[in-house]
Amino acid sequence: MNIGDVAQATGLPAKTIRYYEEIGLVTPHRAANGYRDFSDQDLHNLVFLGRARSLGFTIEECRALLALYADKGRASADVKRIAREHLVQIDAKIAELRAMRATLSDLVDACAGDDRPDCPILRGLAGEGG
Amino acid sequence: MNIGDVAQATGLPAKTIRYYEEIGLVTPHRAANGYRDFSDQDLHNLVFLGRARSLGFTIEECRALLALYADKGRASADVKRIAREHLVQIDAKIAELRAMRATLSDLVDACAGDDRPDCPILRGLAGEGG
DNA sequence: ATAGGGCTTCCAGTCACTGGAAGGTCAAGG
DNA sequence: CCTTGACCTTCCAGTGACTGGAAGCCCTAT
Repeated sequence: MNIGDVAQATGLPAKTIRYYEEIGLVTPHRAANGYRDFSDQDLHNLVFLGRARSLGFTIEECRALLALYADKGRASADVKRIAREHLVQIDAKIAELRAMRATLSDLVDACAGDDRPDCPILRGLAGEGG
Repeated sequence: MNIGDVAQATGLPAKTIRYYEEIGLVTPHRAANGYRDFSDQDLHNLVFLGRARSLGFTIEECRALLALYADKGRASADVKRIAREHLVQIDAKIAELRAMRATLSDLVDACAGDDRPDCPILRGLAGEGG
């Protein structure tokens, strides 16, 4: 398969697939004309990568997961540990965003939003000084 | 004030303050020895920037907010619009993370996490293929 | 022969910093 | 006066994960 077909099949941009090759996540063979030639295995790996990335795993986590995916003698505990650590990161991010949201929402609610200059949002950002 | 004092007072790293000068968010004067010399106004702006950044506003949003902060004839509606747009972004991000969290959490719950290779997490990432 | 689409590589840019090297400045201590 | 150490300066490079674009080769159809 050429890169365009793989991009179509996986939903990943061709640019991204080339990037994944560059950093060693996939290693497609080359045809005589220099074109990348992706095997079914490469395709599976790219689908896997796409899903892992869409769940927010970092590239390095993806690399580790892919190695476990390829290792038929793996312990599922190793996979679960990575996933659980990532869950903790997600929860932290959600908590951070909710805190931002709460503060900002209060400020927005307090602001008249008219043509006058008085603005609780700006006062809040300045630290109640003006 | 020297940059170290300002860093102390604002909680921003000196590197970040220099970066903010480079991109034109603050314009401290220079002392005879070449050191940056921050006014109270600069300090206020940096506090403002620190808070706006901590609420997740982008640098360009911060630039716009800072301009409104400086403009005593502003309309609070302009501030409110920026803040509301940012709230929408935050909500989108939270929704995205919650979706990730839900999917990943299900996979983690389904995984035994023992020394055997069978792993619902990997199966899920591969698309139920193995 | 030419037009088009797809493929290749390489370089640069994104965002908001962050780290580090090389060197100037200043106050205190000997 | 000299040194030490903390501070300051600039400049360059790297982060993560791509993304855009230029220049040029390959293949098929007309």
